[in-house]
Amino acid sequence: MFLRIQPSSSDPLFEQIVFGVKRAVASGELAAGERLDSVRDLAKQLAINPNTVAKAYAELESQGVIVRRQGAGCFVAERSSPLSDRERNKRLSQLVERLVIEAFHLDFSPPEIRAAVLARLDLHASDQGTSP
Amino acid sequence: MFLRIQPSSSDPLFEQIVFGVKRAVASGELAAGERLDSVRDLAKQLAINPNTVAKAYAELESQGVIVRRQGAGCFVAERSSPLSDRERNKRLSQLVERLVIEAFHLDFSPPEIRAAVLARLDLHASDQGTSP
Amino acid sequence: MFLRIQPSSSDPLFEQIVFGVKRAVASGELAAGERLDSVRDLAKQLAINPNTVAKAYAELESQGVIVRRQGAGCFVAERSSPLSDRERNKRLSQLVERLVIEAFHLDFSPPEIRAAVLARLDLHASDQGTSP
Amino acid sequence: MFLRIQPSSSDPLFEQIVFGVKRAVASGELAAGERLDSVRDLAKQLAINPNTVAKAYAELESQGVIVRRQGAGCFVAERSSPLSDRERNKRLSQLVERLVIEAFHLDFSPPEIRAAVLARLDLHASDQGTSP
DNA sequence: GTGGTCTAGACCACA
DNA sequence: GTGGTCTAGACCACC
Repeated sequence: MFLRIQPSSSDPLFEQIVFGVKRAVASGELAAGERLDSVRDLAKQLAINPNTVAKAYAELESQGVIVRRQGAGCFVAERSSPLSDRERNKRLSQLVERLVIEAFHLDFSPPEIRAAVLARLDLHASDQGTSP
Repeated sequence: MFLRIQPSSSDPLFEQIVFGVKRAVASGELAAGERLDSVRDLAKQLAINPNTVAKAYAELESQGVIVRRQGAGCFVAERSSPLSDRERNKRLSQLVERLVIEAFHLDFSPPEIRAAVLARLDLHASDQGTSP
Repeated sequence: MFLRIQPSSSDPLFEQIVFGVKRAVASGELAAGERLDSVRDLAKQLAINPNTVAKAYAELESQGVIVRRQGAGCFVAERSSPLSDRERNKRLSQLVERLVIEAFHLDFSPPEIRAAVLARLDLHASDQGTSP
Repeated sequence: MFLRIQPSSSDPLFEQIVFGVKRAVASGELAAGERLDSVRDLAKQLAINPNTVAKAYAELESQGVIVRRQGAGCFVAERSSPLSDRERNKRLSQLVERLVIEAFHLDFSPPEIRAAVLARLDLHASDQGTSP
């Protein structure tokens, strides 16, 4: 399992693990049903405390990203979001809001923000509607 | 100055203030040069400790969003990020990456994500996806 | 970690700590990746309130000098200013301007100022002035 | 008297005035014996409180930059530093130390720092001794 | 153990 | 009046 932890980051270790796994799942690197490294193994690989890995896995389970099967280990869940559409849309709005506002304060224009998102999504920006 | 704080949120109070001010500045609700509520006033309005507001304002100043002047008050700064283009692009990428991955785990498809972003930016998608 | 604080100085305690750490890093006394004294330890050593040390460390992190990691401690960051060249040059100019003007009012001549700077940088002036 | 005050700066107004006058004196714009604008006039020009200008002038007088003559106004002093050589050298060292350390954290190399100082002093850098 | 947040209250400096 | 510093002490989150 490919997970890079940056000790130079001030993000908590367990959050880096959570996000790393979510990224791997989103990119297809980890497929649904696939088994994750055991808590013990991953802790050894990353040279960190097993409790930290366990906390990350617990968080991933509570988010519906992985499922734990007693004695068998942790597996990537089939579908992740157990939330209502209302809650999902609310969270998406918050994520977008956060992106837009922080990008504004980095002096990026709306078209630049749009371009960055489309590039990441492997879609193509049309130049129409580039008003602001 | 309109700011709503949720004491129940897991987000620290001072971060809620920081983000609230950044949102107000990004939306134009607070214009460059405009004066913010004083530390004491805002603390009174929100029914929290003045030190917490002061911490939020200090953070906003270190991010270049406002300037604080002893005896005068706090004012919205003129916009212009002091960061290098390399750093700005790096941070934008991280923001986009975060959005895309979290949205994926909320079971949103790339077109849905794109639509949500474009809607927030008041731009129009050439190939309209499901709107949030 | 060697840090001397002058409670009698008009400089705030937390700024003295900030500058002391920056000096230690610049001199190589503290190497990149090295761990700083904990907030509580340093506060005990200096006989000041832990909050004051915490404030200094927060300032150092916002300046990119150190990183703070919950539960782990504070570490000297890898060097690399995130600022644009324009901003870096602007700040350098201001620092030099300040030096030159203050030194002038201390009745030092330009050659004397030059000599003092070169001596500090361990370089040698081609046309040696009066050394400080 | 040419003094530009930046309300966008977080430096106290009175310090901006102090530094502005010292800069004007250092550059020769204000010659020794020359009369400064009255407290009242300068306050009107800058559209600030006379108390603030008075505080700046008091600071300049205590530093030996200007002298007040009762009823006649304030004049640029003949020579500024009433300090002992020991104190003068100590202060110069501190100024240089500050420059070098802050410049280091802006990722400037010693030769770059030297070049910036020499350029400001209208001296010429020889390329010998450019080791670090 | 580490750092992080928040409160409460005193006192100082600037305009 | 404004913001800035410092103290004291409680409680939480991370490792």
